[in-house]
Amino acid sequence: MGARAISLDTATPDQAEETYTITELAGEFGVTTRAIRFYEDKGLISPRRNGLNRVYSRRDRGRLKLVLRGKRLGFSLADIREMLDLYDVGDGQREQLKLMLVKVRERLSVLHRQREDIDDAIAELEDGQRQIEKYLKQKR
Amino acid sequence: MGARAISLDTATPDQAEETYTITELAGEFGVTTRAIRFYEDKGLISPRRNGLNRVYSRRDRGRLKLVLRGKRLGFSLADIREMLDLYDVGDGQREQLKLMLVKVRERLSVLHRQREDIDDAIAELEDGQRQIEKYLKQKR
DNA sequence: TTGCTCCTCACGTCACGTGAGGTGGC
DNA sequence: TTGCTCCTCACGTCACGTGAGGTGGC
Repeated sequence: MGARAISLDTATPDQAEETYTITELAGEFGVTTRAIRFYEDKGLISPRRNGLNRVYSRRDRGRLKLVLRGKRLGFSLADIREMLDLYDVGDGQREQLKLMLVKVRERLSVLHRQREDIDDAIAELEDGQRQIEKYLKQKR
Repeated sequence: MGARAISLDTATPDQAEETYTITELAGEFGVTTRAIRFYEDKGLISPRRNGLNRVYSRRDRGRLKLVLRGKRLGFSLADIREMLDLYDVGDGQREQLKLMLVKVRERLSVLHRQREDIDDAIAELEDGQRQIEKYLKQKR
């Protein structure tokens, strides 16, 4: 459920912000806690601490979501970090968006190439499959 | 050109077998010598030695070719090693071929899945690309 | 005391890349 | 002596997996 904030370091008596534990996030997004800690190690997420324990805010959760989306699209964690950083600034954004456009296009060209390689591999493997089947049927 | 065989350890005075240096093979197949040594470390190729230097036979060259083909198809070096080993026996081949068929089918299903993932990623990235372009055009 | 959740090292995996430092034979 | 080819460690990379060993609070 809700985590308890240390009143000493939050001067504002606002509504308690919604927080998550590492296990909750791991469960929600289907990744291991080890992976989430690894992203932190790489500077992608920086949750607050309650003693040793990590406390994730909505913003941290959003960043994690973006990290996983970036990974699905095949970006390296270094790329993702760069893009998250420029996502944050919101200033001088035009240049940053142009850089992002470059990255997106690079990724697209890699993906198109990979698609061709996979199609070639599939064709070769299906051919091999047919040959093995034929050989197994014929022999003995 | 041709390497010199040590006459002491080849009892047969046959035609000198054709051999290759590691650099020749690396050049021919477009891989690094480090990679070829790595495959040896993993037990995929076992060239003879002339002192410290590696001497590759036609058979070694053939195995390297199969290794690289396996890699192109996306098999792990462990898989490739297994398949090379059964390629060698030639006996009890029927069962071995069945195992190979299983591996090929597994690989095919992985590849089909990867194809879908890549198609999804391409669609998502192209969409993102359009949005960034639109935003860049419109703003200022 | 037991059980659960969370933590910090730190080594292992996979397929090499990349020096560092050295040898043999033209 | 210089240059070239080949060699052996051995650490680095990338994205984590997998123990080992320990803590806090119900």
